[in-house]
Formats: sequence, C-alpha cells, structure tokens
Amino acid sequence: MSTRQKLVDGMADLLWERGYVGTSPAAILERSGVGQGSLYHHFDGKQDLAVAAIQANAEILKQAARETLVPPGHAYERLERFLLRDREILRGCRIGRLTQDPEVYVNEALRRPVEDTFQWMRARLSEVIATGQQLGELEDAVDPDDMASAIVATLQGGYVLARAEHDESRFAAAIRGLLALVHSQVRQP
Amino acid sequence: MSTRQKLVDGMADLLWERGYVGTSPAAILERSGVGQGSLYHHFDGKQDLAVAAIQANAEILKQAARETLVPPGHAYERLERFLLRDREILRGCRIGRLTQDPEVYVNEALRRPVEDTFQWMRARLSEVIATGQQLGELEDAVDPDDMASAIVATLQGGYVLARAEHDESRFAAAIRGLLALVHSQVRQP
DNA sequence: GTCTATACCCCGATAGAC
DNA sequence: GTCTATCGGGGTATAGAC
Repeated sequence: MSTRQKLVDGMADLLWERGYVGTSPAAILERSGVGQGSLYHHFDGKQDLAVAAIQANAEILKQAARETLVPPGHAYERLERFLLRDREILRGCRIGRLTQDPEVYVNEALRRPVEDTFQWMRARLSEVIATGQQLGELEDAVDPDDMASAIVATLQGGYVLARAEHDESRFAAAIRGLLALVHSQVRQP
Repeated sequence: MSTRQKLVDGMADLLWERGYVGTSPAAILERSGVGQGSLYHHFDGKQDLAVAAIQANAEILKQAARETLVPPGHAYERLERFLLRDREILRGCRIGRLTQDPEVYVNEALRRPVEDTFQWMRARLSEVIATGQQLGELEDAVDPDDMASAIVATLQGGYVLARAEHDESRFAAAIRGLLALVHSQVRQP
C-alpha cells in the first residue's frame, strides 16, 4: 500500500474513533506507520488529509447501502436487510459522528462530504419506499422522504443510545422498534 | 449568581456546543466571566466541573420531558407533545452529543450521568406507551421498550441529520416520519 | 519522498500574592 | 476567593538534511 493510502486509512480510522478535533498529527503518523515528513508532502495539512479520509469513509457506507438495498425482495425486506446488516455498533457511525465535531460543523470543506453522504443515503431509502408504495407493497400513509429520514435518524440515534450505555443491545432495541412500526405499513395481500 | 454557578453554566453551554475535548479552561473562564483561580478553587479541575455541568444539562432535559409527557391526553398525544416541543435543533442534544466525545466515552465519571439520563428518558417513554396499550389506546404490536428506544433514537438521529445539512427541517422530517408510523398504532374506537 | 529536528502556540494545572 | 504569573506537555506546522 502506498504511503499516501496508509495516511488516508489511518486518518479514516481516527476520525471514526476520535473525530477531527480529537485527532492529532502525531496520532495519525503512529497509526499509519509513516514519518512526519510524509503527511506534509502528500497533503497540505491535517484538514486536507481529513477531507480525503472522510470521502473514503463515506464510500464504505455507500457501498454497504448499495449491497443491501438492491433487489431481490419487497420494499420491507430491502429496508430490513439494510437495517440489520452487520455493524460495529459501539464504534458508532463513521460519518454521522462527525456532525458532533465542533470543527467539522463550522468548516465547509469538512462538512460538505458529510452532508452529501446523508443526502445520498436518504435519496436511496426514499426511492425504495416510494417504489414499494407504487407497487402496492406498502401503504402510502407516510411520505417516503419523511420515512427515509426517520430510518436514517433511528440508525444514527441507535448508535448514540448504544454508546451512552456501553451496550450494543440498545441499538438493536431501537431498530426492532422501528422495524415493527415500519412493518405496520406492509399492505396485506 | 455565584461564581461557582457561573462556572457550571458556562461549562454546560460549552459542553453542549463543543463537547469535552473541544472545551479548554481558557474558554470556560472567558464564557463564565471569572478568573483563572476560581475554577481551581471551586473544582478539582476540568473533569470535576464537567460532571457538575453534565448533571445540570441533564436536569434541563428531564424537566422538559416531565412537562410534556404528563396527562392530559392519550398516549399518542403525550408522545406527540414530547416530540414536538420547542428545541434548538442545530445546537443538537445537550446530553446525546457527549456520546461522540472520545474522552466522555472512555471516562466513567463523565459517561455515568449521560447513561443515567438516557435510561431515565427511555423508562418514562416506555411507561407512557405501556399504559397506552393497557388502556387500549394503542395496539400492542410493538414492545414498549423497543418503541421507546426507537423514539429516543429518532430524536437523537434527527439532530444528527439537521447538523449534517445545516438544516433544521431535516429534524422535522424525521419526527414527522416517526409520528406517522407511531400513529398507525393508535387503536380505532 | 521520507527523515529528524525544531518552532510556536495553546492546553490543563499549579504557585503564591493579595 | 480571586488574581496574575508560570510550568510542563502536546498540538500543528515548517526547515532542511538525505
């Protein structure tokens, strides 16, 4: 692996674990196993590397969503597959955790890829729900965009609950609750 | 207001805005309008002050929940009142944001009041839901604790979505989606 | 391209006067 | 109880050799 790639991967992990303000150049170098000079040769500085690392983390999330949201299956089954995919619960969300970082929140270069990822995710879920409603698989009592927002929010909040209590099962409970509510939208044949 | 109280209030605001690792003693003093010596006279240090400030923030949240979850009203109306109460969306949750702080997550003294607050909130919501089911106001298709977890998670995630896009309406959309799903549990008379 | 050495500043805490 | 002065350490970036 290239030195540049080692830096991006190390930074991506640290952003996930500690956020932007909680990650120092020294920690990046130690995690990546490269020397001081390499960081400032390949990137303008911490922020520049962070943008690349955030994009790498976003791509991982998007790929996992693509793999689970596709057919086969009715809308409910596709949503269920997405919600129940394997996750490292207590580590939280690689992208969502950054919304709480005070520097990311006010820095457009850092926040932009975060915003893009949430918009993308919401659009994909909304498509699945709208298609399900059109095919008569789901009741159309709930606006697809609102339901997609509630699903993404429950995921993000599930991580919060689990981390608050150091207990993965709090995430599972929230997802069970949501799935039970969504299941009430499945149209009986 | 006492100097001690100024310190607690200033720290509570900064923990909300910037988290624990993002808050420096210098910022605390500036926000509180007190001198360097006062901090270390009234508290052992940053951590000790933070514990007091987290408890102060938790009490604000609990009071708002008490005021909205009480009767009058059927279970759905009480949940709706709780979910739609006035909030400073883009500032995020005073308590939930701390779950993403790398220091709070690993420090029991800091995390304990966060965990306690989430357990308390979930228990109050679960009571409202279980009572509603017993009174026949709600279907009993969803476990009360799971539904309470989904509600708290959607709130927490709603803040995440809004902050990711610098747009309060993303919070509102998630809550609308959740309320529409919860409304499907209201038993028709 | 990568290394070591170093600059400069702010972080969190302490000292000691008043 | 509050103040100013100061400490040791680590955060972020740069210099310059190889």
